[in-house]
Amino acid sequence: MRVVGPGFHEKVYRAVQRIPPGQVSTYGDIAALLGSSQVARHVGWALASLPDASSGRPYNNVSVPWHRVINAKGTISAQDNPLRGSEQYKRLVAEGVSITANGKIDLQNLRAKLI
DNA sequence: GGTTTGACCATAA
DNA sequence: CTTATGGCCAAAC
Repeated sequence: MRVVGPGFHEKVYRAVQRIPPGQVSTYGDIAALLGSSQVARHVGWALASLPDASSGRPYNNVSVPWHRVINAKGTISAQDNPLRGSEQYKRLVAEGVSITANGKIDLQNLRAKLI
């Protein structure tokens, strides 16, 4: 059965909304929640196409904590959008997520378990 | 309808 | 370390 399909974005958003404040998750984890770890790309694309990730234009009138989603290495992605990267960094720090000088996040401790 | 655009992960060389 | 590749494309234009 296919995991990706119409409305895939909505599923991604709901999954992301399950991440508790002060914790983070990875694209791969979200993808696994949706059924397959190989749709990590789609997760990234879904978040990339959020109406307005850094301002006040959430999905379906509900804010999506996209900043709690990082890549598998524990670093902030948004390589093509440094502005979003800094925004993500600020938000994570504001939630109490510790980020090393390298810009790395301790996935061992902060990785949310969304099972 | 086709074309473009994307914030990934694991693996291999 | 870098780069290339494959993996379920879906949404927006």
